[in-house]
Amino acid sequence: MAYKKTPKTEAKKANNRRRLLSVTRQLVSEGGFVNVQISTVAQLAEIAIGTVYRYFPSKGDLLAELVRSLSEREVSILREIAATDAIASEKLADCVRVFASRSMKGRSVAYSLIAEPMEESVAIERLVYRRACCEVFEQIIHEGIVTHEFPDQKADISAACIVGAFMEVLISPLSLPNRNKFEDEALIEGVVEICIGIAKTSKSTNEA
Amino acid sequence: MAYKKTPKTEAKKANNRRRLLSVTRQLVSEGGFVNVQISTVAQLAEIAIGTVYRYFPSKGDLLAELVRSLSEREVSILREIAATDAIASEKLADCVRVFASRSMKGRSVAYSLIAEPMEESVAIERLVYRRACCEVFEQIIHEGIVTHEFPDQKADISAACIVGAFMEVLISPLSLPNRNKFEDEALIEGVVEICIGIAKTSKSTNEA
Amino acid sequence: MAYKKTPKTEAKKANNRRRLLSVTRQLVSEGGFVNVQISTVAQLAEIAIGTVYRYFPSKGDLLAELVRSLSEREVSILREIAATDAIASEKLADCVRVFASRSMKGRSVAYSLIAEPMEESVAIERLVYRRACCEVFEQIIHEGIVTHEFPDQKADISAACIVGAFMEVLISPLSLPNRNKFEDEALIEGVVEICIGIAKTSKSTNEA
Amino acid sequence: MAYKKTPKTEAKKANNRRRLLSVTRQLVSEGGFVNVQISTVAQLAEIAIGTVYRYFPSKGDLLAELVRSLSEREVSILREIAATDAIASEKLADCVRVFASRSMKGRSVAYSLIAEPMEESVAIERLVYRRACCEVFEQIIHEGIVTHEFPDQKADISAACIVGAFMEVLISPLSLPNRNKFEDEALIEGVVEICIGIAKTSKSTNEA
DNA sequence: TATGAATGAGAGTTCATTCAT
DNA sequence: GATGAATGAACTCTCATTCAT
Repeated sequence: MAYKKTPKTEAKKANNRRRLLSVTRQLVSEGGFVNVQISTVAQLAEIAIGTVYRYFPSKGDLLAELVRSLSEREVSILREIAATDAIASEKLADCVRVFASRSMKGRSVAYSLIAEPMEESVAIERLVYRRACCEVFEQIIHEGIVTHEFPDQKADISAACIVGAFMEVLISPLSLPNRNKFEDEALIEGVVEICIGIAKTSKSTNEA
Repeated sequence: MAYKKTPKTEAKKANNRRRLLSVTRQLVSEGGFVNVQISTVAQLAEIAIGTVYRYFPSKGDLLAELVRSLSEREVSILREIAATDAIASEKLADCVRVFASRSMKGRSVAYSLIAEPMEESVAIERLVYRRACCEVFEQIIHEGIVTHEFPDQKADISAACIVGAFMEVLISPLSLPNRNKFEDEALIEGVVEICIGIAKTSKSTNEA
Repeated sequence: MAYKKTPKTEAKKANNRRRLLSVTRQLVSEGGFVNVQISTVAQLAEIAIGTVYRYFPSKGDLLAELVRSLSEREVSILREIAATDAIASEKLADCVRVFASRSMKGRSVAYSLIAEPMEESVAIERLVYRRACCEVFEQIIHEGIVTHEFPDQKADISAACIVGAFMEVLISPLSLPNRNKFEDEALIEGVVEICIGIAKTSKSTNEA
Repeated sequence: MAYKKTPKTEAKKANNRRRLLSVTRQLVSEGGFVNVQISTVAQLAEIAIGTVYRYFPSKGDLLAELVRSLSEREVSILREIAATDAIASEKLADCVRVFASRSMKGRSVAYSLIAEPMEESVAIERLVYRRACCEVFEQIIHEGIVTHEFPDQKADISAACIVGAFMEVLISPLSLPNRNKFEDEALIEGVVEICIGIAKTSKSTNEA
């Protein structure tokens, strides 16, 4: 009657699980979800292939669990900020600030989560696409600045935010449930308002 | 010098090329880039497998070309609007409106381009993540509305726009070239301003 | 000499062994021998995987032992009947009756033993095959009934028995040891006689 | 415009198909359906693994097609005999004779079809089982011969036929559709009659 | 002696790419 | 130039067996 459960065994199991997720995260960040192969995961985690399946019943489960665990951490940080006593606009600013700087400093893998890396040539074209969209808006904003319709501002950042704002709404759960034409139009008009607001109220960062 | 390049031949070739891209687009919109197999493309385009390689040296090239051609069309529509005589804010509104409604009505494949369909469980977790992020901001906005810090507004739409705005900036080419810490911070502060602006200036759609 | 073989220990061991065989039988009857996995057996028997190997040195041994124990029970029932004082034809009838009804009522696993469940498509084709064979014989018997060569009878049952009879002889141990051509022919002629006998002497069950 | 379809190409394809089925049959006859692995099939047929899937969409389809093609040949031979002008009992005898001798001479793989070879130890036990069953019946028949209840006969063959007859009816499609208790009993009694008939009317082959 | 986590060979299947026709 | 059959590396997943505890 051996095989105690609590002491070293459980620790090893937890450690294995952690290593598997960690290694998977690494692979995702290098080449996207397509870059994850069970055999590679096993090798990097120094675990047999079959063992991977003791922890995650399928590749899909492994990936889903990864996304879940990563996003939970990020979201919990946002929630903590939201729970403070600060005034709303301060909280909002903090949330954006923390989220963005964590991503940029690579302390989170949020980047992989929101921007699935893919086959390189496709990824490049996708960036070209977004860049082109941004440029159109940037130009419009520049025009508006000249005509004093919009205040002076970092047009590139404003443009990117505009593109991001409306694209998000397109993907967002908001747009998923089956809606009717009327709701669609209301949604679009809401986004239009916000995008114009972005252009109209952005200050030059220098002034800030 | 055999003069084989008859107009007829050229027309046929152009037609084949168009069909290949069209069929590929269909497959992408059904199941993402992973859903594209050369054999299926060939079959649907009624072209031999080997012939596909006369038009595109590899699968990657086919996909890249697809993204390029699709995005060119979308961007050219935006450019046309940008080239009109309207004032900047009208142009901006039109751009957003056209882009969004084209996506929603499925007249463009922009959706596939920005939101690569993927393994279901992962996709679900990703949506959960974005939704959770949106909810945090939604709650903050609600708070701000109560304290009259922010005007009354559709908090869900504002929240989605905020999330979209800053996430876009993270993925955007703006943030990709190797920048220094100083620029990063400036960028983040710019986005923070804009996000607060969204919350502070959004009107209730009803009022609009 | 440690005296570990207490009655209690022995009883537990016997009980484990019984449970293992019982669980295995269940699995075989559900999906054939292919459906038996050591891990499942262990789980269902509430015994550790490794422990299974204390009782049966390999999976093959477990299965072999199962077949042995099951068939021993069935055969012993037949032997009991054979040992009674009844006249031969009564014993024979009882044997058939008991065997068949036990199988049909699922009280024995004889069915699994004689008809290994397998991949569905193959199993279907096999049944189609046997059915086609039976139909040929059924038709011949019908012809014979019309010409008064054979008595009126349930031609479908007779046909199935004929097919079963000669197929059995083909598989049967009778035909396994290396025999010569002469013996083969004698064997076949013996079966032919019996099959004709079946057709010639079967009564309509109604008359029985 | 090349790649003519009719001449050599089609011949090669047909040949590949034939080779695949032939090789599979070989493997089945050596170790049963379990013994068939696509990689082995491909290797023996001197064809790439992937090519196998051009001919058969899955392993199951390959096996099913094998059973189908083999059984069609056997059944068609039976049907030819059934279509002759001979009297019913002659046809019946011919059918049995041909079927049995083809099997025994290995000219057909009927053997593999009706007796799925399996893991050796299990197969052995199965044979032991059938042999034990046969022996019980053999003994009963001997008794009957002594008491002049049954005529003198090759008791071993009769016993095998009896076992085969009733086992067949158990597996046979006759017994598959959901029947009620009443029909079950009628079926069993029909088989009982036939089995007794076998014992009562079999002659010694010597006399034949 | 019992335990069950770990192992890893091996199975079925897919698909981008090649090349004889 | 066009064709599509052939290729085979690569992938996910299974499971009998082992062995440290």
